[in-house]
Amino acid sequence: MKTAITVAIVEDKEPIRQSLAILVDGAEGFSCQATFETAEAALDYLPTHCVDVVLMDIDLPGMNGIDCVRHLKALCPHMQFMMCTMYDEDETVFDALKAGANSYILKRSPPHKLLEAITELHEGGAPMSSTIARKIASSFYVSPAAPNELDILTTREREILDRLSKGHSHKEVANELFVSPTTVRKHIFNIYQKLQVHSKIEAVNKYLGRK
Amino acid sequence: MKTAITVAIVEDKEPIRQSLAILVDGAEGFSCQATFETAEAALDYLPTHCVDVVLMDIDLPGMNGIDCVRHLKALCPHMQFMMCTMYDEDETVFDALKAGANSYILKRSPPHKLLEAITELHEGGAPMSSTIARKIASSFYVSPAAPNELDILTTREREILDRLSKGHSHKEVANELFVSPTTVRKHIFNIYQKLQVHSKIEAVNKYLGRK
DNA sequence: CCGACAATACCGCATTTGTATGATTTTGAA
DNA sequence: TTCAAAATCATACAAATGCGGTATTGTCGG
Repeated sequence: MKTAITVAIVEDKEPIRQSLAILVDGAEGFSCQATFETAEAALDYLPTHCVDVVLMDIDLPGMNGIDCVRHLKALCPHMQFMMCTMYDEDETVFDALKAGANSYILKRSPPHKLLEAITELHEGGAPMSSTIARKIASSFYVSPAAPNELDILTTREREILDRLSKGHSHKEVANELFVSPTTVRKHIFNIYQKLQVHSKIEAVNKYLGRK
Repeated sequence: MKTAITVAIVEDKEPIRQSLAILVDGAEGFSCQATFETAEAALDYLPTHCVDVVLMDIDLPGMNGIDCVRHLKALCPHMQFMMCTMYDEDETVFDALKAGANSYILKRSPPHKLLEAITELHEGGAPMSSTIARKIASSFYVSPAAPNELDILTTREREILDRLSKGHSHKEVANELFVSPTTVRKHIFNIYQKLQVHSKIEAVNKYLGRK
């Protein structure tokens, strides 16, 4: 039998904390090592007492769960943090991820889902409740309602601009695209003509839509 | 019984396309409406023939799957796109999300996981393979160890970087700041050292907070 | 079939830029 | 006030870049 996944719980509400602890401890392959009512208590104990996964409520008295994760993640980068909360507001979700949360699960998730998520988290995944995952994925989407100055560029030209924008030199782009450096230079020259610019930075600025 | 989830598949490799179609069509509650070998074929058909979910390979001959999603998502915002591919490289993943992909699954996922994912996607989730999810979640994390790389720059250095970011050359910046071009170059060189970069574009990207 | 255009490639030149070394003056905080 | 950092300037060289011209090939629409 494999070693159980060790878990800590940070949750101020007594009944929820208790039932989470019982759920985790009662399940095969999981072991609840500690529970805390406050962020401060967790910050005090956890840095010196390693666990695999921390279930973190957000709405805590005193320091909130997000700031708690920020501090703990800095001290124990290997520890996995699962936000476990009622809210699914945008700001909260993204703030949590920025702070170092690895997972974000809504409390209304059924118990077996929670255990599944803990396992997935421990195995290197980043389990998210579906509405949360959708929010995150959507945050990357850039509407194609962009200015069409770039439409006059050919596919190849856009490809080259894209690489230039990542800071690659002529030569590097040439190697990446398996063409000669002179070809790349020619393309770049054509791009400058079309965009009416005279340097890489100006071209990249137009390409990325910065003004 | 509920209406089946309608699915389209875009995949150039015959055996994979076939087995995906059979898997989807054979399962209760799913219906494979169409399959395409190329992005172009999908772009031609799908805008006028609604489906719920599109399974999209990335590595296609001609137009790639990401650009295909970009076009289709603009035409059919309600359609859900699941990237279904071998690769889990950073750039590919994020480009796909920017293009409008709602889900990203590695081909090595077991069949039942794929069907689960389609259902979850259709119900408003954003199913991701675990390594992908981790990448995405991590991309938000801002390490407190390096709060802001730009903090180590002096006022003058920031001033110069700001003008560089507008596309000005060394000489232009020198004139604007009433100093000699060599001074500007010295500053720029110092900036490169501090930011650990070797070109204007890379420096500007860091300055403007791109990756 | 033809013409337009994209992509490829080369040559050459002037300028800009990246890197290095060294030095002087200003400024700000200890 | 004293010291360190910041800002200034110079010289030099190699590499990258911007700009001009020319040419071949392939594709696509008319």
